[in-house]
Amino acid sequence: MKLATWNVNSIKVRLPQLLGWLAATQPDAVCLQELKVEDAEFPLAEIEAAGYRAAYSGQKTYNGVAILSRSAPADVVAGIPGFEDEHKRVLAATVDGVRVVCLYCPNGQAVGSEKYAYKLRWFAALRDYLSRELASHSQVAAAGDYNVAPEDRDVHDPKQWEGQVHVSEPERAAWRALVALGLKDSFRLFEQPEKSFSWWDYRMLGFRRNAGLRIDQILVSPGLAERCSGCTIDKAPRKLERPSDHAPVVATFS
DNA sequence: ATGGCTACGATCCGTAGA
Repeated sequence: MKLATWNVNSIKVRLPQLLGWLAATQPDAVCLQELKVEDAEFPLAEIEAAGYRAAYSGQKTYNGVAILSRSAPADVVAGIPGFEDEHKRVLAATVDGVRVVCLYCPNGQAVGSEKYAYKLRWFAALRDYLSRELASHSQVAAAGDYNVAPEDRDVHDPKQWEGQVHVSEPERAAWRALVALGLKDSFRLFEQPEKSFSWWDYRMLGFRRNAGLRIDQILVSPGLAERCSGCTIDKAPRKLERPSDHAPVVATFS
């Protein structure tokens, strides 16, 4: 099984790239973030024509998440049950026996801001939710844009980023609280090139300078980690004209 | 020099992202 996550930054703009990437990569399931469309505008016909089913939870302008899959998604749940949130950031579905949780974690804007406080509250609710999912499913993949670079090696310039949003200690502690549940960062189960990132700023020639962050991750339960045979970042779509600022992350399972 | 891009929904600038 091949599972991917990709923050497409507008599915409307990125649809041709998404369809080309699906055909080239042939994933069994894909978590998408930042759709930026209401459900009525979701390009379901094009996705289905490409051979995928889709579950989605969208909104106008901001956020929005989807799970595409070759086989039918079951037990679809949108949002974090019990956590009131207007933002469409979370979608879960069971695909081929794997509980797939698609995540678009809050950005946080700036340390100390209202959005930062929301980000930390949101992560606490996510931890409780994933704890429940792990209790009821042995095969869990929580894949998405976490908006946290967990370690300094996930940051192109740790000095420049020190203390900033995405790397601040409370955010990293919130991320590690997920790992403390037993989840594993699939990317770090394997030898990886140095300076591997999944997001690069559109400005300042970020991609060309490899000035990026590794903020997109696929966290897996112990049972799924045993089956994990690889995890890579696919930089090819980031090189196209009019790319998303994020690259897809792809994990494979036996 | 602290911005520099992109998407969106509103107009010809503001909000948000990371």
